[in-house]
Amino acid sequence: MNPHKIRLEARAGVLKALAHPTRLFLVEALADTPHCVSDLTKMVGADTSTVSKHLSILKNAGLIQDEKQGKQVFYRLRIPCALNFLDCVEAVLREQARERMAVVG
Amino acid sequence: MNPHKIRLEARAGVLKALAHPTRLFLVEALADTPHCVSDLTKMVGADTSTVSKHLSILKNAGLIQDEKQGKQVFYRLRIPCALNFLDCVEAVLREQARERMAVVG
DNA sequence: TAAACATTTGGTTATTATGCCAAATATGCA
DNA sequence: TGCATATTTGGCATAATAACCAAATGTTTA
Repeated sequence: MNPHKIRLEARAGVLKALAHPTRLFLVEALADTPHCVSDLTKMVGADTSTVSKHLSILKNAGLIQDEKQGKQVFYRLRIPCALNFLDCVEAVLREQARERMAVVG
Repeated sequence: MNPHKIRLEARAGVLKALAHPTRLFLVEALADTPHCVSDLTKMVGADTSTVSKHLSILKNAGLIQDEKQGKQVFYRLRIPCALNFLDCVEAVLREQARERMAVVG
């Protein structure tokens, strides 16, 4: 397959991993401190299996990493720049707001 | 609805708009110069309607903007930081590679 | 070993995304 | 006006996601 296309798909894969409200929440939560799955589950307020799967997606994308401690699995953020990242997303949101203003007048 | 949740969904929406290989390609192509839809269609190699819809998604996300010039519509990148953004994605991909190395040993 | 706790995996279902074709909507020009 | 070009929109088939429940796996302790 086209190597350029492979690269695009790899990049898109990383972004896809981030492109979910719960997963963004998890990334932000893990930016401060590592947390175990049950803690994160309480914070998120969804089924444990759901949270576990979201964590798995982030992990496979290379964004977070896990470490087993006894019965628990602690996850931590692996890519600090994923946060700057979100600053840019904020800039986009401001543009969206600007756009809406323009439409209204 | 929870305002925090709304914020997360807005952010996720922007990332979702970027999380597609064709749309990433379009963003990169538009980073250099504005292009019209038919040019982009040639570059992408998909149906015009498909490309048009991808552009529409990027536009709704606030990432690009359009300007009509005669029969053509020119799109341009609206958020320069969307590119830095991709630098971070590259960092993630390097982590993925590191991970694979670790697995192999 | 059995029980209790923590996490992951499998399965099902509902929703959403994607890509193409065909048709509709501009726009410019003969 | 009628035609060609450029783009968008609607519709449809297919594929990918997401959430929950139930069951399986792994770990500690009685």
